[in-house]
Amino acid sequence: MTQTLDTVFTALADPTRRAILSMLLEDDMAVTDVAEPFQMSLAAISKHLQVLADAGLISQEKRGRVKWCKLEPDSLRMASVWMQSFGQFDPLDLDLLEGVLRDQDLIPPEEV
Amino acid sequence: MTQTLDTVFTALADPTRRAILSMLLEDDMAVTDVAEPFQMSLAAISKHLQVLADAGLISQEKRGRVKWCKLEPDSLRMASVWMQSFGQFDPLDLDLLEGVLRDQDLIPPEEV
DNA sequence: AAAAAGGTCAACCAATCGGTTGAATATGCC
DNA sequence: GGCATATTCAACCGATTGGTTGACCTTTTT
Repeated sequence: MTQTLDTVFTALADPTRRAILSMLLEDDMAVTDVAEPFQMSLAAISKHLQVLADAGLISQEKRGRVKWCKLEPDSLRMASVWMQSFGQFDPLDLDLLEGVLRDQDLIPPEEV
Repeated sequence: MTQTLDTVFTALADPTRRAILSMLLEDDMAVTDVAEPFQMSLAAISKHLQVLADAGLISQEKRGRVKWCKLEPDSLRMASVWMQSFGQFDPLDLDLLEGVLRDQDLIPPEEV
């Protein structure tokens, strides 16, 4: 269990990997497509995906020559629960959540 | 913001640092007392505390020659919210939370 | 004043990390 | 069969990490 918290938090600590997770939030993707928006090599992205898969944050399934990457949001549950054990904080702050989603361009900008 | 998520998740990725946070959940502690249960040097613990402080997870206040360490649970909020953006998962699973707390000896074992 | 206690600093070390490149391995297409 | 596509592997590199030790500074105690 400590080991899994290690791998999950380590995986989440890198901005490239968090960006990949955000991308996968919209749809499953092939490795090459995941790599496309980044400046780094395909091999580097492949390694990041392996770290995410080891942490259980994504799953990868090979169909033909294409390896599909799929978000596994359930794997965040344990880490989320661990964090909540420190929580005199509201587990769901809708305003803050909205801001985060907007920052990630997952929802449209606020009307002015 | 990305930078802060980096520092928070990086800080949480180390088991020693998570253990320190758990200890501070019970009460504020001096650096020496934080170090006591661990096998490593005081200097090593001092570094870990610095990482936690940089992430905003704890605050440190020096009174006399003693530096007191205090948990700052609010700093987990942003990371928690980020994680919830992936959440088709229940943000508060009480049974799971209870198990986690028990594993950390923060609440007594279940009656049998 | 001298000694003890609480912490940090600086230098060092081995291991890990995040990246690169080039070769290798499958798979799909003509 | 032969070429292009999708992905990983292996070796390498510099930077960071997690730890050590010994010296140092500050504060309290005697």
